[in-house]
Amino acid sequence: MSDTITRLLDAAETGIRLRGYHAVSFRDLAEELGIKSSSVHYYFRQKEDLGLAVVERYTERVFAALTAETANTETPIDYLTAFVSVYRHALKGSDSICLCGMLGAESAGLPEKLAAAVAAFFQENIDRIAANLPRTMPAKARREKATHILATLQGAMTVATSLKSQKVFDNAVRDLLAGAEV
Amino acid sequence: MSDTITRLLDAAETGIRLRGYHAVSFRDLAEELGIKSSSVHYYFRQKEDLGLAVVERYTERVFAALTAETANTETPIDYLTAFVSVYRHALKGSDSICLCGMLGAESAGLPEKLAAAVAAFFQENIDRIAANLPRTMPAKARREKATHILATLQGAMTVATSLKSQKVFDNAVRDLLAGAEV
DNA sequence: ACCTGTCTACCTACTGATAGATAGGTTGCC
DNA sequence: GGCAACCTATCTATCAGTAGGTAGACAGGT
Repeated sequence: MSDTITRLLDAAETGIRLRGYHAVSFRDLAEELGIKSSSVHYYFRQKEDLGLAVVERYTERVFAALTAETANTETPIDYLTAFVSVYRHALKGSDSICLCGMLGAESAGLPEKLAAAVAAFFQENIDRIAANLPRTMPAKARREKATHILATLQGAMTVATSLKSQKVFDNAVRDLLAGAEV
Repeated sequence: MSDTITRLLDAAETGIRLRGYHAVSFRDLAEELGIKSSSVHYYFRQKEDLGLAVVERYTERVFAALTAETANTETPIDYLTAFVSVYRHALKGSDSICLCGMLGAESAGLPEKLAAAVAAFFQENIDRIAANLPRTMPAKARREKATHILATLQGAMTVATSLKSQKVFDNAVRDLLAGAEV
């Protein structure tokens, strides 16, 4: 992948995660890279194409990290701890929320395909968590707990960013895991 | 308060909760009300003033509902159940997330005062929840649990909206309350 | 001769914001 | 009572700036 595309995706992802989809413009991205906005259109015909590419790359990266980080876990609680640490690193490394946390909030105002990609990201998260909860739990309870866990992670990133304290995220997650010793 | 101001605040709140601050324009609001955008500026000189007024009214409304709904609760679990039901009604009644859930996500791209008002909303939520957790819990544990609860509510609204299913909210919250029988 | 990546130049639509006019209501004074 | 002064809520017209997007030229490499 060309260097310009990578830098474009990086700049777009950062902008969306910090300020939202509608606050990111081709002109700003181009300026950040030292090119003209028409050159951005050379790589991404429409803004929607850029958004889709950002979500796609992000989704692959997060699920790869999730797979790697949870690979050697044995108990459900180990799995959850590893799962959560991927999100914690995402927050601490970028000082911004999950890309899909932002786009999920904005989803009523996004192109349909983009909103669908974000929904798929959430669903896959829930499915992965549920699949790693104890087999002794009924399927319905697993689904509920998995949804609860994803919701807490996403909400904790938002609240922590607003309150400008990563401790807020840690506090929420500590209690989440304390109660999840299933 | 003049009828036009109320309608303006209503339209702005709906727009922000659905699509975000930057996707709401004076022209769109004016058109919705059947007036000109310059008339919107008559009531709110700057967009920031409108945003601040929307957050202020929302904050008062939510805390009033929270106070009323939790007034006759006796146990912590009753309090939490009542607390959560206020958010559930907000979601079901509007098909959109919490105003501050949206603005909190966008906060890095908002005028400072607006971001501060949103942060204050979150902090007050956490404080109210923590104050109603069992006195037998250490203060630190109460703070953590309160943060966890607010994070779950906010995240559950976002994920439920993205997945277009209010059941997602109910699932997350059911497990939250099941684990919170303190 | 073609392809890649960039540019200049431009378009239309929309953004938040301002100035100044106007019509209608209210107040206060002679 | 009548009139001047003021206030409220809206309008028209306009601004500079920015949005996403397009057409066509051009330089350099294959």
